[in-house]
Amino acid sequence: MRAVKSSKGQERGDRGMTIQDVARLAGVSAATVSRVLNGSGYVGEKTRHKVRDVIEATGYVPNAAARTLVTQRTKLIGLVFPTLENPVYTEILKGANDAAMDAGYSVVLGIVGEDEGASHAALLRFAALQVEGIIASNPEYHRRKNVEHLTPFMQRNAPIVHLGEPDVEHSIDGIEVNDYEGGYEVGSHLARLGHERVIIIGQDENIYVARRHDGFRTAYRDAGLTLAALRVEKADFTRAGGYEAASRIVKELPETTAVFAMNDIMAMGALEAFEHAGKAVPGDIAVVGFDGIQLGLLIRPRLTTFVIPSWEIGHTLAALLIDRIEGRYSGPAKSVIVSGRLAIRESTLGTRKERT
Amino acid sequence: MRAVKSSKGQERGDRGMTIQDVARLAGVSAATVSRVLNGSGYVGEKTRHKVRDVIEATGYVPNAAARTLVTQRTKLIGLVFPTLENPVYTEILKGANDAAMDAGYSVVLGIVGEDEGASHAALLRFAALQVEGIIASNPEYHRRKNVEHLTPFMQRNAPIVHLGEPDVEHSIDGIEVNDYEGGYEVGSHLARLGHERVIIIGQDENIYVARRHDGFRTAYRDAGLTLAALRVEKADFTRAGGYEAASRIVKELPETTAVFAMNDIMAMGALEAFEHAGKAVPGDIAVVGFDGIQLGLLIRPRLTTFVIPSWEIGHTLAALLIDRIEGRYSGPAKSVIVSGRLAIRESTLGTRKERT
DNA sequence: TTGAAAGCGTTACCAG
DNA sequence: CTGGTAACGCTTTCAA
Repeated sequence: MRAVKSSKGQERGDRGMTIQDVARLAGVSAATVSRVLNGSGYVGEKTRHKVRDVIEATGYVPNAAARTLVTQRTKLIGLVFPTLENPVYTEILKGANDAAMDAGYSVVLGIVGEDEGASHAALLRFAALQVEGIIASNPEYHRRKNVEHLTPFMQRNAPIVHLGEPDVEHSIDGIEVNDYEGGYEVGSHLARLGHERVIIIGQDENIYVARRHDGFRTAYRDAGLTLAALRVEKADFTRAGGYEAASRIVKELPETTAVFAMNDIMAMGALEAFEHAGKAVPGDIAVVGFDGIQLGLLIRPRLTTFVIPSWEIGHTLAALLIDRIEGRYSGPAKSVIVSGRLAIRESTLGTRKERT
Repeated sequence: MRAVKSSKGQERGDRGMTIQDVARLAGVSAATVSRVLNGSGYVGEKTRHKVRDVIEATGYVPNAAARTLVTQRTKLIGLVFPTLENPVYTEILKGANDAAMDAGYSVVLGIVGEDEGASHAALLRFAALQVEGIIASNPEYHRRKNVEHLTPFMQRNAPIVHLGEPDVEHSIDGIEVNDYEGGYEVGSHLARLGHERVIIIGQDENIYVARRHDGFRTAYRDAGLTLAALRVEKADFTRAGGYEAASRIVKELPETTAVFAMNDIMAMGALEAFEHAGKAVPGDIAVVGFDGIQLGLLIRPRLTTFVIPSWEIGHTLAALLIDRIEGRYSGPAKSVIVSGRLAIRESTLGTRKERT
């Protein structure tokens, strides 16, 4: 009934070859070809070989769209990140991509900036593409806004994992670094060094910033040291943000002896600002970062920072997601907390060998 | 005939809602819904509104797989990169993604390392997904191997653009930096400084390395200076590769006064090696990089480097591809050559203010 | 201006 | 062990 034989054979316009073509060439039915393709059902040795040969010879590749339509599967994962400016995101992305590819999934990119519209558009697109799950890391999320955007689009209620806290209500698994621990480690280090006036560069509203803040204070308490001053200097989570915050500190709070930036790139910005201001690090002021990007080892002084396992985080993110997609887990929202470790380097210790 | 009404209404198991559901809810036919969805054909004012309302209310999102099956379009672009380790790739990726998203396309990731198998798998996957085009940057390609892998998979002969040289035979557009110019600029800079023993860190077989080499030599000739020595020290294009090469140089060719690394991360590695060996940069030896990643401004000494417009390169890559996809261009392989500019910084000039 | 129906390439069920 | 056929959700003639 279908004019399937109308074409001469291998070629149908500029469309690729179909399972029908393969079937015809192998002298079997499409159903059979499908079986050898998917290794499902019984297929005779000889038939299987014949089909395999034709596939090999023609370079036939099954059409994912058609397959999706019937199986409802795409093996696609959507990734929503605000930016790749911060290398830590690149590392996480890499981890996620590695895990995904190993499991036969592909990652579709959604780098959306801080723009609500772009994020919305990406999510819509993902929904249309029938991605089977979403990896999200949206700063907005922390402000409790974007979950609402996230869920409605997942019509086949595709699972979501979040780089950050889990969301029990919506069964969104979360994986995050142990922020309290991080703050604590940094705190005891700085306490040990006797710093009494320190400033956190970041944003207090962030739940994880708050937790680091917490750990930090506790470390001081445990160390029996009192902080003459501890405040949060608000800044964008970018290098420029760190630079500006540090500049303000130089001007307005010159008695500060240490700053704790909430990520490494802000710390780098701060380092620059101090350099420009003629402040020696760590001589005049100590600097600590968070994340442990490679970069911290290349600059001088090397950056003391709380190193998080970024690749593993990305890998876990994808692994958790795929566990849900493939039904290996379907319980309540999981919360994975990974540990980091403090890397003590010159920006707080300062052999200052290069300075004399 | 189809038991489409069997479900109660909005919900059909965990499948999303379909165009049929919308049609039924709006009291029109699927065809009409399709028309308002795509703005094709005539639709009455009232009808259009009714349909729009239902779509809005239900949050219906059309199924891309089904649409693809009939339109043969996916608005998907496959991206094959060897790594994201080098920040320059991240910047290019960002440029490509931005251009793609603006044009309504999504990028599917294929970070494949140096592994032939992974690359092959990614390409197969892309073919299955019916990506409409491919952005490739495969080192293998330079060795004239992978084009063969690339083309057969593109059954609908999806266009390919290459980060590197074009391929006239296969109509693969190429965009690359003006390597000759880069080499020349670096050459004249180093010549002006009077360096007569310099080593290129990289690989001579690379066509672009060869071109930089060329430009470099010419610059010296034009400057009327003779090089007492110029050779290429083989190295992996990684930080470790740069480190090792530089270490070898320190040991075996201590009279060298300048090195020209073929990318910034190798230059960083070299910087580290020299630091460990107690060689002052630029006092004992000058270092020049290539790419102009941000990082070069954060380290001390700041890295002199040939800055390429990475974001723009990525953007152009995607733009060229989309031009072909949408039929705005279908001529022979284009070759886009972009210029860079030499950023002269402390690793060659050396105020050396931090050293005394 | 709208609807009916065919068809896109695949899988899955049911006979045989 | 194999083939026929319906169905997946959508777009696109073709009629009305």
